[in-house]
Amino acid sequence: MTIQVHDTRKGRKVPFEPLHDGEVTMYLCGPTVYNYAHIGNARPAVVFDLLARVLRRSYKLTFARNITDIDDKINAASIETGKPIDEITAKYIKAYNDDMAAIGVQRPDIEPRATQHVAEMISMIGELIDKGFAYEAEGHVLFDVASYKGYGELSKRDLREMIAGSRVEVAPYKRAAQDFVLWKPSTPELPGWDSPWGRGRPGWHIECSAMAAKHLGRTIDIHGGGLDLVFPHHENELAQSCCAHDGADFARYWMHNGFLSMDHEKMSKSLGNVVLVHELIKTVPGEVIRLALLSAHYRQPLDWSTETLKSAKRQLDRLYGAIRGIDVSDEARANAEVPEALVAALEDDLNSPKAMSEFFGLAKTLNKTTDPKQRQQLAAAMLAAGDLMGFLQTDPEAWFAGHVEGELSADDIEALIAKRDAARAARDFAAADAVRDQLSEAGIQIEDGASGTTWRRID
RNA sequence: GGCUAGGUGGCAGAGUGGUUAUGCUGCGGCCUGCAAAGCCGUCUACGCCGGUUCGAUUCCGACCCUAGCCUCCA
Repeated sequence: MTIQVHDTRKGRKVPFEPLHDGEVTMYLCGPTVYNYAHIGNARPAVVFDLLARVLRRSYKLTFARNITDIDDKINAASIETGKPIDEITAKYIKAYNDDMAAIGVQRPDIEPRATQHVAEMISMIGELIDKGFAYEAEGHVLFDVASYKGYGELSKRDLREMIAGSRVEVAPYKRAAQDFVLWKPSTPELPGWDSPWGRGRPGWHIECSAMAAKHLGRTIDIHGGGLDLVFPHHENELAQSCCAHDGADFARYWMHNGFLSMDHEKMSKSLGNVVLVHELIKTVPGEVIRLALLSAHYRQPLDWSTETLKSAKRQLDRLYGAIRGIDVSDEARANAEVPEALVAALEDDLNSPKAMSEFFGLAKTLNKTTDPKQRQQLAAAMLAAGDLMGFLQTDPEAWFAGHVEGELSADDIEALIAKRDAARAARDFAAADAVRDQLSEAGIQIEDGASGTTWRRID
């Protein structure tokens, strides 16, 4: 089945065909490394990670996710903390990668950093000036929006209306209000690079254009990011790249994930409702966070609440519960086929909720099946599905043992279960129930199965 | 004001011109010493008003409401 993707530029779902047979290039706008990533930042990382996993089934994928390490917010953080910029960016790059790994995000093939591509940016800006799409003014280089006919195509904006509705103060050196900065002067205290226009630093948008061109070529297949990047960031990238590359299409498909809200409110520092992945993973399993982020279709808004996490945890409990106690070899797992319906759901514009419904269908079938061989096959299929989607990566026993240690250790729990078993064997149910109550109070729920008693930590 | 998405059962959340989404929760049952897990059943879902149609939650139009973008932002 052909993969379908929703293209922001066309405004609808279209069949996906890469530029080159069998190969796909994808570029995702990654983090600005001045702070820990919050849960909203994690959404595109998880969504496009899943897309990358799906694409790799059918194509040789080259996936780049940039790191923005030149930015006013980084400069501000440096001044505020008195720490050198390199130290700040190094710290948050590592934290980002660790945090994303904890929620099952695989490393992209390339993680280009802005600071390492200033030469490419300068060169691209020079080309834009030479070709008449950009102009220099008071140490700035600005993109001349009027020179590019297609401007506004991606974000479906009319230039004239934008001028009329502009609420931004127009810098005096700009020819037009919506002209945007490619290069700007830097003060001696701030980072700067020598350029034909004096010592300065690049504007925000040019880095993605330069890095995408360098690592993926002039025309990339998929460009992704959060919905809020459509304008102005992606619109500007598109304009720059297209003009610098003599009209070559910049990205064949534009994909944008929807926003995340917190208890129906916008997440913002002033409201104090910013949830950092770095903090969350201390108490919540990464897979729970991942599933919560994939519980709604990627283009839909997603409301984040304790209920969202609770629901994701229960869903994973169900999946882990189905495969618990079934012995599946690594080989069987690797060779198992992911059910077609599940793959089809993901290939249909990454319909993760539909894919999960297929996942639960597998679990239900497995739970109903008694034949051991069939159970093994179904469990292998579930694990293969989990490997594709980034779930079931933990041993079920470890999963049910809990993410954080409780008051009782596993050995304590096993000892109490043995004690209860002895009481049950003696038909002393009052004593057995007393043990169970004791475990229950410690947050441990027990389950008497055909092959003995198992337990799980309840939160 | 402009642009772009949405409004689905108790909650979350897919989807479809006529047939069970799925998960959680509630209720009834099976299983169990009792539970839990699991299984079976179950709770008159598609914002409002028109139109097209044999038939619309699904297509079209109006209206109401919500969110995002238009300024740094995933």
